Amino acid sequence: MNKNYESLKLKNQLCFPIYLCSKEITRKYGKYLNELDLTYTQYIVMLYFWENNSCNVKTLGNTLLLDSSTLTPLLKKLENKGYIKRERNENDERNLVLSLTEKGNELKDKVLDIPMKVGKCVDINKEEAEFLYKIMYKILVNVRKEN
Amino acid sequence: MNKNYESLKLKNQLCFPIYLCSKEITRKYGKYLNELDLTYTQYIVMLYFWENNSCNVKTLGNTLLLDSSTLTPLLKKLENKGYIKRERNENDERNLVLSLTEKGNELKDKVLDIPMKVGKCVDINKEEAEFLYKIMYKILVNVRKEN
DNA sequence: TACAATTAAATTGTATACAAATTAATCAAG
DNA sequence: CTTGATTAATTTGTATACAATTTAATTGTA
Repeated sequence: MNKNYESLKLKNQLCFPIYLCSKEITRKYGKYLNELDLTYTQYIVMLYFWENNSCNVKTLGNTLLLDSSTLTPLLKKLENKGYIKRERNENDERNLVLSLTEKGNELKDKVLDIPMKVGKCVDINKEEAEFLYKIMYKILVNVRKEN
Repeated sequence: MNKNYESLKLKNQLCFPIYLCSKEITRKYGKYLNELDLTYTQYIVMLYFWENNSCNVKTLGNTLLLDSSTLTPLLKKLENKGYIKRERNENDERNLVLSLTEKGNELKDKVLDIPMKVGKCVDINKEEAEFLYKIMYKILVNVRKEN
């Protein structure tokens, strides 16, 4: 009647190293971003704006998988720092039109070397990175399926 | 004088899918753990106690890479739920002796099928899982190096 | 055209996370 | 033996995260 608790051992939890890695990489980014008064999540949001000039909260949230309750205060902070504008859509006042400011656009140059710096810390080779990228997106798709 | 902003595109950020994966897997765990009134982090802490009968806050934090300021309130919650005991070490009152209760030990049986359920959602094969595990720990070691 | 249903943000409540400062206990050099 | 340094945990402050609820605007339909 002995149960097998092997599946509960920390070393057998795939989720655990992913959780640790995410935290540690985020922390590493945080150290570089700190002097720019940016957090990791704020940085990710800025990455979005540097690729897409404008969006609403819902679209942004769908891309970054973040809830409006997380984004609303974060976007207000980015607005306070002068990096983005928050305006109501005139045609549909439910929507916020989020857009990059000139200052926000200039910030791009200041973070330009950070991905490389963090990449050096992570220090994996091209094949590893490609595999990791693929498998991560596979997991993402699978986990987000309804079941 | 055109700068190359390729490195700032979201699709070129390896950190981003790791960050997403971690969040989504945590969320999936949360759904299963919810009915046991456990959060993902509380679950990870309980995994530790099911393998190690007793520890102090520092040792636990070193293993889970969590700060004492995160653990202190979390451990109080687990104590309130009756899963662990928090007592001062008599020999050195700076240390907390954290230990599993009978109720905490019984909880083990209730979570036994959850890793399998989440594993089914994640849905990757053995080779992928093994590679992923290895690369994650490699990154962890690298990122945590001083530099 | 009223009005129920839907939609987008914002709000509320709870739980991490982590840096920095604080507190209390122990250690160690003189 | 004393006191400055060290150590372990706690507290404080700020910033996510997300579920659930609320608010306000728009849409669809009888």
